[in-house]
Amino acid sequence: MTTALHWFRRDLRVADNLGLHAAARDHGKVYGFYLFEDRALRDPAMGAPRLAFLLDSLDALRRNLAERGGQLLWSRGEAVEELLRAVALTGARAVTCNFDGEPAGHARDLLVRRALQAQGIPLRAWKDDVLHDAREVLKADGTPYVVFTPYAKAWRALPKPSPVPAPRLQPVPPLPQPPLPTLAELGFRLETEAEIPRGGERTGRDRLGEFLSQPIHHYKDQRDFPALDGTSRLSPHLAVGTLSPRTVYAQAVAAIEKKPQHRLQGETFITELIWREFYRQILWKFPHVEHGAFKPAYAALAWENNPAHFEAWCQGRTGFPLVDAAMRQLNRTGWMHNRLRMITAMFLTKDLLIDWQWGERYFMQRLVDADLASNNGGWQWSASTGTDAQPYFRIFNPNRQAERYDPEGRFIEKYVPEAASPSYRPIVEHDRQRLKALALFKRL
DNA sequence: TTTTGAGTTGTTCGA
DNA sequence: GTCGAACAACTCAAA
Repeated sequence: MTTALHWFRRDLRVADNLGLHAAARDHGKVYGFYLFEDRALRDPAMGAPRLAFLLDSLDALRRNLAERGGQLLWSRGEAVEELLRAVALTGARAVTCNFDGEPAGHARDLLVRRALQAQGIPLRAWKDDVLHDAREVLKADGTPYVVFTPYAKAWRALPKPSPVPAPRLQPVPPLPQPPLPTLAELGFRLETEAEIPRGGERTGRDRLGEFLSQPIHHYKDQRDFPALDGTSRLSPHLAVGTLSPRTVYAQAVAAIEKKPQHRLQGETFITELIWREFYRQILWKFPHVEHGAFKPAYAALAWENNPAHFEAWCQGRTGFPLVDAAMRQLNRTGWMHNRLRMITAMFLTKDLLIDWQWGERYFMQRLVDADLASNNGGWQWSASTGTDAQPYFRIFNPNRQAERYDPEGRFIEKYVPEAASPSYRPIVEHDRQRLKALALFKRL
């Protein structure tokens, strides 16, 4: 029996964790390790809400590992240095992790792998955060899909990996370890009125059970109404890995099988899981999307970028009730309903004529479920800047969207009680802005 | 190589 | 009030 170090990144769970499972199987004794990377903490897109959710989830992981005889170690710094230190400290013979397909994460892993190898320590990575990665879902000519529907068809046709159980760990000698850092120690602070959801593997599993017990069977019909609890709300858990996509998929399929008369409702939820993997493979194969339009020609769009308008959008003071309600939901809870993400993104780009990347960064700073690939994909879709994007002339009318998806104004009332007062006025005129946006795109 | 069908989530206009 | 067409071509995927 030997000792391994499992490097947790965005897989903060014990159950159905392929890298951790393999570490326990091949080595027996496993220390967990989490690194607060200086690079990530300095990133202007980093935000307090997601860090708060992460810290809560890490603490749950720490307790979970301790109960099983393992231990979670942590440090802060730069990856190569800290991994070498952790390996020396624990006497680990191997480091395991789960594959990270974000450009910065991948570059970091290459450096760490090389440094560890020089010490004779292998870094082994598993495909864990998707059911199918970019190597598996390819067109007949071997190139990746850039259109969703055929991608989804190919994805569905593949045999699915099954969840693995939580591993049995051999006890490890405990090492001295300070308590996890607080948000303030990491240099972040939540707004006073913030209501951040609880993290942790258990919370994720409970929410999954709740969603699959009923809402999934009405998903297609109810998911577009922000006043209802019609969406899964699993995104924060999938983002930090307190839930595994294999587990979510397997249990969702089981729930659908139990009520075949509602199959279409549940399949619509599966489609959302496929979107998540679609955008991951887009980011992996086309990493330039992180810093600009999928199609380079769209970089030339002449956005107005009015800072006062951007500020009004951020604060939920545009005078468009559903847009403002949505932004206030984001600011207060760290989460925004899916349809509202489209509406607010479309409004920023097509009504305020502000660069989608401004909005993308704001969402990253504010969302508990902040995820580079999904957020970037969603924004490019709304801004019509890439393949498979929304056609540019298909512009949401925020008030028509409100009539349709918040017909009784219940959601608006919750966040924008002043919407009925005479002083509440739109900062722009939708019809006019719409024509300007059309002209902007037509000029390309 | 060529051809054909299709592409998450809408809105507006005019009959 | 309802309904179909226009919005604008373009590129992707697959046969």
